[in-house]
Amino acid sequence: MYELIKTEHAARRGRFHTVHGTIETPAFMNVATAAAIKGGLSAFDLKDIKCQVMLCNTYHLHLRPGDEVVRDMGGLHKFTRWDGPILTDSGGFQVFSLASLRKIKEEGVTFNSHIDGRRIFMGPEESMQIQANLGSTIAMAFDECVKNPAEHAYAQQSCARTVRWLQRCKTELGRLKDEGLAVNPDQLLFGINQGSCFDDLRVAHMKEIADLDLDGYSIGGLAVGEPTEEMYRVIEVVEPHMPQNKIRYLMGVGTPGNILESIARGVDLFDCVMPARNARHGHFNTWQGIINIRNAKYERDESPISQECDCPVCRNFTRSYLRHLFKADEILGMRLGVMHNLYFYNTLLEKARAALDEGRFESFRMQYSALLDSRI
RNA sequence: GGGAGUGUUCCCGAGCGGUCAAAGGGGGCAGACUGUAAAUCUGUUGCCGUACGGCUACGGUGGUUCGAACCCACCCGCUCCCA
Repeated sequence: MYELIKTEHAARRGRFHTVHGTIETPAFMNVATAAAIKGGLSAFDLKDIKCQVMLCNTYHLHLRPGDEVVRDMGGLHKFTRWDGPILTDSGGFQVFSLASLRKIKEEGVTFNSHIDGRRIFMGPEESMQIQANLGSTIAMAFDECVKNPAEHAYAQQSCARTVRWLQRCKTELGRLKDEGLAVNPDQLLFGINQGSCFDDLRVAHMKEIADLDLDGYSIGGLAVGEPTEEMYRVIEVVEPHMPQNKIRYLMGVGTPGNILESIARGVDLFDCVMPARNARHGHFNTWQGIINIRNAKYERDESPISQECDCPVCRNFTRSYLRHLFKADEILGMRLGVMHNLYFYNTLLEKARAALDEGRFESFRMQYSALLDSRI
């Protein structure tokens, strides 16, 4: 259940209550695609980096180890030892990103496994069955993330199908819960807005799915190559049609600046692979902008990654040491980098919440939006 | 003592008369990454100049040739084999 506490213009400060705990929003979800944060963080580490929600992926876990294995092991919470909220993505994005050899039909999508190449079929029912087996706190609807740029006619027909798929997701998850087949009997379902960059499709689609009275609503299909300004415009167009009393999730976004700008436009929830991936590649967030720890200038730098950061990494290690770990290909470098970047993101959202609480989010946004995305 | 090899740009290593500032790795330097097929991918790496180009380079010194990293002679250094 979403509780709206306070607003500042379009920006919202809220709480999302779930059986696995309350999420203070706006919030950032830490991506653990295959039930592990890449770079070597476990559920125990997540406590140290202020993580509120973990995100796992239906498609990946279906392939490996298999959702039935996870179910038999007691669900994702027991499996990973993370007891907080978990959101599972539906596999819709993989249909989009694993572009080769896919076939989209009314029933669902057939595509090839990226692991062994075998044909996989996934439709709304399959996605719900898998997510019910995983036992996540929140299941995402099975959608099609249309590639960018898209033809209006194609996006329109895709939207119509995504609505039908959403209805089927709702029906199927209801059935699974009613029949006691869901590991988490309180599993929630979020719908996903699509419509590419076409305002009319975005609005019409949002209105249609809002009627289904789901537990939350996402904006999908953004940050897939369109200009950032275009992304912001689409959010502004859709936002007025999103239910006020439901949580809003912008899927796959983004940079610190993207997040602050999207909060200002009414978004509550985010997830992105960037902080972890950038960290694995030696790009670290600081309160002055982004640094590439591999750069020669850090060879003898005694300062922490970010001066104002109090994460376990910044409290203990120098840039010089981190640079060495990266140059020497020590996995510790990645682990520490990922810890820092995720702590940074979780702290960024924490600061944003504090700013909202105190009615100074606008100045907070102005101070950091461009700065944090800049490169040093 | 006799014989057979070998010496290339930061390193390893290709090259066997012109199209060679020299393949390919590694290393170095820098860049990309937005619901993760991603510990991945890209660029660059003799000096000077924006560029045309110029200069210095393939152990050393001479030589053959219009032209040499490549051919010849000697010298130096390594490696291996036989005594």
